Amino acid sequence: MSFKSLIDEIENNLHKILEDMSISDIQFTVEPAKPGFGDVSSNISFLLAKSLKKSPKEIANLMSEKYRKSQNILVSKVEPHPTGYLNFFADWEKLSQLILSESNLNEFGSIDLGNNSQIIVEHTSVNPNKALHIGHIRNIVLGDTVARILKKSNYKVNVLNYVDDSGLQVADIIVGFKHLGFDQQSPTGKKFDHYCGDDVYVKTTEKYEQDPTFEEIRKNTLKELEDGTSETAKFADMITRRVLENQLETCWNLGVYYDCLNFESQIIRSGLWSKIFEKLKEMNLVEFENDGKNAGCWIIRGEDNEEDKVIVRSNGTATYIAKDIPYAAWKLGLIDDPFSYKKYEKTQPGSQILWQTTLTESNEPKQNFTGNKVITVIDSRQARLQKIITGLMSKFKSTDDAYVHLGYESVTLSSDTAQTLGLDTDGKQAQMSGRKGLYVNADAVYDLLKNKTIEETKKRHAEMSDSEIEQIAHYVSVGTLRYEMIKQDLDKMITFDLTKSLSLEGDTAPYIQYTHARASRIIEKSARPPSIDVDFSLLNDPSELSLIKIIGLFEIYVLDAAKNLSPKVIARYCHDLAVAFNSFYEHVKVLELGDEKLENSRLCLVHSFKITLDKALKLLGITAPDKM
RNA sequence: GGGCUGGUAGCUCAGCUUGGAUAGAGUGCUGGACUUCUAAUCCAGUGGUCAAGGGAUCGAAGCCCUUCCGGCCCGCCA
Repeated sequence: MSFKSLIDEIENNLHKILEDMSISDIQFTVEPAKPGFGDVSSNISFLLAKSLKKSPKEIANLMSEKYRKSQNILVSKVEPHPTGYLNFFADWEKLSQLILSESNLNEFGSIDLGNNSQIIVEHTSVNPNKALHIGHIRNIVLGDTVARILKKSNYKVNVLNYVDDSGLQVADIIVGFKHLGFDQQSPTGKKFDHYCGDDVYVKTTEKYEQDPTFEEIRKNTLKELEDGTSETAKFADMITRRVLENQLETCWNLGVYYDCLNFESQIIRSGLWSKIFEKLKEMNLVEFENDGKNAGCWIIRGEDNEEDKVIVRSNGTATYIAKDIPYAAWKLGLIDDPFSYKKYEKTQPGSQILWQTTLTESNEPKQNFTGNKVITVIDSRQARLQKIITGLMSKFKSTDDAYVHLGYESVTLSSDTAQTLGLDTDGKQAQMSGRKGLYVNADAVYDLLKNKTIEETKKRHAEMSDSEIEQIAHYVSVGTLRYEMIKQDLDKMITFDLTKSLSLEGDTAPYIQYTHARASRIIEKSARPPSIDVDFSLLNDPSELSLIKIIGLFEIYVLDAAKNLSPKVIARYCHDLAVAFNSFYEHVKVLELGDEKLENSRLCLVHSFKITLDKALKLLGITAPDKM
């Protein structure tokens, strides 16, 4: 409970006071205070001003009088502020002991929001016809981070990756292989996914413009893909699985793991659509148009002045969105599961088993990858389609928030970066385009970052072995990439600039990781294990107290992040922790003080900081090295 | 035309859900701190009509309305 214990104590006491005054229904806040205003503040006086017909200042005086008679354990002082706020000061000796002891528990920062219920997080979901670019990374890191935060919040999380293996984009590279003579092996030194995206896909798309007869080939290829039994479909399956494997390598390298891979081709062949379509008709969620521009089609009525959406064409075939409806229903466990499950051919790093769906018999036991709640991470360009799905699911499930579209703005390229890729944008940022070859590959960014961090680490540690340096550089590069993708709010565009992305100073992962290395070094040098059995009253420097305070706020931020599906909250928390530690580091020494008691107390704090930062960074999928 | 979304310091962004105290970071620029537990650091200074206007409120960056400017989406494509 840590800092929350203090807040709870104050809240309870204030409620009792209101009860004695026969006042109810006041939704006052009790929050960590801004610096300079005590430790906790409440706005209660402002809210009482009207009903008591007194100024906030007078009420603050009154309330603090009453509060002083309450039973106080962690509060040492109450102070009415002339503005009307009620400011509380903690008994830091007690609170420090509470926070620092609790921070030693493995479950420190864990909260119970999910009540151990099953939840699905779907992310990544990229066409397996190209390598992952920096825009995909935002999706992947966002989804992975949300999954980690939800686990910490007592949800049973299953992470899905929907492999879009039967669309037009896949057809395009198949056309390249089958009709343009592209070799099935990538050139030496080039990953197969890069080859498919950079060469096969881009060149094939160019060909359509030069030679319109290829459009026909494209259409036929798409048709053959959806059939499933065709030679083309089998060939495509082989190719897309090779690409998928390469894409997964990129994800795994970033510390992103999954529970199950779902294949679009199998959803199509499973026949789930026709079942859902019947249900939609029964529930009157779709309508048949007899006339108008959509005559002969089944449509979903548009809301908010939006156009109706065709879901079954007049020729009887289903449109794109129709594939998403059964899949969404499947994720929510609303339809009988037609799939068997088998383990993915390659094992993920770590212990997590990776399953995949199959329509053929399997010796493996049936799995359950459904949830009462489903979070689908897709960029906000798909907001409209997702809104339709969300609407349908809320009717199926009769709850509003069972299906959540977690949208985010896309990643664009800075004009400088676009220029290095050969596009003059006249100083404006540019949307990435796989088709035009205008993108920055995720692997390439990682490599650049890694080379740079290897260089930086070598500068500082001439004595280190190559493998040790490589390990550190890996953690720092992954951390940097992940942090940049997560620190910004979801509704803000990220303009990616190749040069700026290599910055390792300021509000970046290395800044935060560096504080961890500093803390580790102190503990290592002290040559004795940190103990919790110390004199907490010795920790009274402002820099010590503010560090303890921030450590104690961990769970409050986890709750905020989980409730609002807002991973940047944790990124900011990590940054706050790091800032507080750096300030502590500059202000007070820990070692060789000639005062063993004080050293032990500070060592205890350093250790608490280190393990708390470690836990918080873990939620972001970032590892902090002991040296860097 | 309709829907969604953003506009806060030169630049990149927090704060807005739940109105209240001196609107915060990073970066940039200026100056300072390494014989010290790692300077990927710290300290100080600089920098703001919170897009504009109106409304409700004792009180608005925040809530409501209008306008302006940017981005995205709006196919019987996927």
